[in-house]
Amino acid sequence: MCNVPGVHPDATPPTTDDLSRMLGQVLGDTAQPSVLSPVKVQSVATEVADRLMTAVAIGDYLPGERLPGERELATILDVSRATVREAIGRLQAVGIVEIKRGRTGGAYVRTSWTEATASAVRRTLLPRWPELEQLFDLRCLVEGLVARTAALRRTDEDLAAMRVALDGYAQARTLGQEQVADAAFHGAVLAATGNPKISALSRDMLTRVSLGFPVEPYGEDNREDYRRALIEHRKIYEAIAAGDAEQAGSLAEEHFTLTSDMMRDMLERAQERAAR
Amino acid sequence: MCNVPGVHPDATPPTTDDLSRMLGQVLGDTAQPSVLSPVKVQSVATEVADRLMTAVAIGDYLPGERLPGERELATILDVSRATVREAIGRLQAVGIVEIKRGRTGGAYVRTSWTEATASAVRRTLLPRWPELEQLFDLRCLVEGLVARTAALRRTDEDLAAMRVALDGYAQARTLGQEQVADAAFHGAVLAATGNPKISALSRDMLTRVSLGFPVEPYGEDNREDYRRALIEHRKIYEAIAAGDAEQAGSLAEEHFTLTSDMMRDMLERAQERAAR
DNA sequence: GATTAATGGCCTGAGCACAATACCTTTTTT
DNA sequence: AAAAAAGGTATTGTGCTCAGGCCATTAATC
Repeated sequence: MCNVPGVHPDATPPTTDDLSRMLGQVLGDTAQPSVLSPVKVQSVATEVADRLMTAVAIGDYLPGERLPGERELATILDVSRATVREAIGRLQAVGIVEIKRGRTGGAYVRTSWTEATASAVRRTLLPRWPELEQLFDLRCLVEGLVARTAALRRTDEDLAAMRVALDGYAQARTLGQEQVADAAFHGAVLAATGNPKISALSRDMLTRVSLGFPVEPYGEDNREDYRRALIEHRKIYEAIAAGDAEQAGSLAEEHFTLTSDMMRDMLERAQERAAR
Repeated sequence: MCNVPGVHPDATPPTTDDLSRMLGQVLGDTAQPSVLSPVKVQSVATEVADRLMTAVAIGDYLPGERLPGERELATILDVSRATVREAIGRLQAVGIVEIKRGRTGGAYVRTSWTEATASAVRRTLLPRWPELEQLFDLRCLVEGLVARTAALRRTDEDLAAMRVALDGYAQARTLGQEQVADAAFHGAVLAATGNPKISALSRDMLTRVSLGFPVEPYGEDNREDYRRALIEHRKIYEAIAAGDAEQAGSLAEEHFTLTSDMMRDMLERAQERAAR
């Protein structure tokens, strides 16, 4: 189940009937309207960095694999090579990739975390933790919605795709294969919603939650998480196949709590290292 | 109920057991990873224009009211006055506001639509209609999720705020009062989710759906829509108060279909005008 | 071992969006 | 008539982005 993030700010019970005043409280019109907060648009470099981080996080590029070259990425993303370089530089700075030069050079996804990554976690995540809790919660809710919608709209072809992904999961022998199968299952569920915008929302949530750290899916060394994920995926599949939206939604919400828990563990480990 | 937007693209039933090939299909890895599509970031002016349009759409500034001055907006949004001017210029171009000069000058929200607005609708909305259908669908789903979550998490204070908004709705005599009460109710439901990020998502959906046209909430001349909305709001409130997440979600999904229907009507009218 | 190819690293110049600032024009208020 | 407050306009500087070329490094190839 998703965890409610914040506490309710105040809550003196309503004792007056002054309607407009309470409407004002509800709307929050004492200050400026909520949409009129300071504007800050993302730079192209930031956007590219976010996308590359997401690509790594969702397993498009597995540990040890090489990202496309700078010139190729510039063509694909339709940006200049300088911008791609800046984005890759950020990935390198937080330890997501390491750069090799020469003929077979490029940005290679790191297999394990470095001290640079751990300190980046401390610097980046700690101040934003309350916000992250809200994002985790929202992600659980959104993924629950995805599963619920998929249960209502899935076709037989969608179910077939999910079964294929589950088979791949069961047969997977390497971490890479498991990661691919995991992404395949989630992709199949998203496709079953019949609405590409939902997929975009789900991906956006992942981007904002992962912050580029390869925490998804599941830990690096223990396969226990993967077994648990397989079991949960099977249950979710059965609920979707049965058209049981409620069951599918509840299971998915619970399933994605895994990510949240892992992030908490990771942060605690990072704090412990910092204390030493 | 939400309308499923697209048709499923292909769907030849799966006849092969070639696992990796089907996984590839599911992942879509024949082309580049989905996150690596061309990048396009929006300008500051566009962001400001979107926000102002949203502010008008959600009733922060009612018809006849004046937006903050250019210098004030520049301070609030932390952008230059030139950028604010460009954004306001766009609102003027599509007929959302009209500009007055002199001491009491400023950008005033127009009371009714102009021909400029209608043609802007034709130019802007028609090419994007398929995408809009998907966004309408997603908005229904998101608002359903909001209501469902609110039903599970609401406090007594949240319920009190909703009741106040409903009372305001019933007592409203002008369109402006109805609009305020409408926004207040939605705001109270959002607050009841206990997660500010959900509010942000809901607002974002509104921004993308409304495209800045003051189509929300409901038509300009007939109060029938408002009566229907009040009845539906009452039902939603009762479901939330009862903690019936399913009922609340279904009702909210249905409720927000209203916006979608109105957009369709509006577009048809715009097309009729264009044909004359 | 020399050559070649593919890659990242680096630099320059141009273009553009934006910010900051000053000043002008219009309209209302005093 | 003067002052005040608002929008309208013009100028200048800065930072981001792009395009292109060249260099340094490494591995594959001859």
